[in-house]
Amino acid sequence: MARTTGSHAEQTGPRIRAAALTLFARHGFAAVSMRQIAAEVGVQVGALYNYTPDKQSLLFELMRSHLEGLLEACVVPTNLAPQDQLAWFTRFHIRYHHARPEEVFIAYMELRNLAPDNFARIEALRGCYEKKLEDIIVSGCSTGAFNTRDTKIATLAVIAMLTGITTWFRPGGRLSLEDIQSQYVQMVQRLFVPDPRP
Amino acid sequence: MARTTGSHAEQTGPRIRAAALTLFARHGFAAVSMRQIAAEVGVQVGALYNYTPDKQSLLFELMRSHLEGLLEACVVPTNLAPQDQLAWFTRFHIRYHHARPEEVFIAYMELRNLAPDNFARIEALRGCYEKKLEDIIVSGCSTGAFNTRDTKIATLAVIAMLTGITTWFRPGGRLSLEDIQSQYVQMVQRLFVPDPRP
DNA sequence: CATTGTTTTGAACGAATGTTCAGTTAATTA
DNA sequence: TAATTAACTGAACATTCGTTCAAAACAATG
Repeated sequence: MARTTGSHAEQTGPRIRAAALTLFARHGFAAVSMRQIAAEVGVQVGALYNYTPDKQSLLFELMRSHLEGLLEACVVPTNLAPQDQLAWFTRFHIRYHHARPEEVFIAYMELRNLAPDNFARIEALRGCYEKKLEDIIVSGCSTGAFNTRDTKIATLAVIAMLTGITTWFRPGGRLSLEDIQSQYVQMVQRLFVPDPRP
Repeated sequence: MARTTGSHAEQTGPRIRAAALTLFARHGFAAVSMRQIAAEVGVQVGALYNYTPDKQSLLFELMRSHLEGLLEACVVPTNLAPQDQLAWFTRFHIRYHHARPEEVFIAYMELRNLAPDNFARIEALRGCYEKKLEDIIVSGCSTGAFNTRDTKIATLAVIAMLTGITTWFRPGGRLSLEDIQSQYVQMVQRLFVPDPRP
């Protein structure tokens, strides 16, 4: 036997990436074999190599497309005041990441398994995303709406805080996604409120 | 050849754990072979099995000892006011984790590779640590010193924010460890300051 | 229906994996 | 010094790994 009924490249390609996404997220890149991915798709190992030059590229492509989608979707409304831009970013981040738990997990956990060139490209994309938040913070500081000692650290603190949500949030839990968004908006905004002068 | 000059169990055991720690942190559990660990120690593969029943136990032991050390060291001074307890915890967390980057990295990245029983034990230990912080937050809320919508979420937000430091902080950088501690103390405390009523 | 081009199979490659163990050597004890 | 114990070697085990490729089977075209 060889080519099976109803085989199409347009279907197999995405299905391979979907299977890799799920398996990498669940077990980790290094712990997943090409044969497991093929089995998930319902295909033999060799067929995978019509769609990716190697395993490493499969991982890189998943990360790249996730981060480029993130950057494309994250268009900060510059007409808003800094406080509202910050609230918008917070809500955007939580919603976007919550809808893609597997992509997020991989993008933050499998950096080690990228070849140096690929690593640099992914880091650059992540840097672009962080810059969008930092720009909001910087502009808030320049108008006096925000107060913080170091905008770079504040940026990283906010990102870490928001990204941490994906490690514990499960749908159907105690709190709705809206509850979480509004509480995080409050917490993030508080980070930049000047201390009261007694 | 067999037993080499100067071979002692008291030395080899710790050296194996140290090598595993470094290699797991650098390349990930699944990507490191027992032969690599043995080579790092300067020993043959078989010798490792005098010190660990298998590779999985090696990982578990690293995580367990890290978290138990963390719990043992984290004794919150209950005589302080909640604000000061929170500041103490923030400084403690940053300092303790900064001194052990490899342990921290493994404890947060390799949970997937734990067998179910081991995973449950590690999660329980981590829960104990988070509880120490939550107790501070709860006590602050009960005295009115703190304000927050949900203590559980606030706890996880603070932990995520603090733990995120290890992903970017490198010694010799722009900021000293003391700078970082004091800025994070400020940010964490701000998280619990009630919003101004106009 | 015959031909062409695409997609998949199935088997194979060498290398690497975790683990076991009989045998060998160094250190310790008597 | 001789006997015993502890530590390690070196080789082997059966699997599994990522990757390659000729051959086979299907879909599309004329």
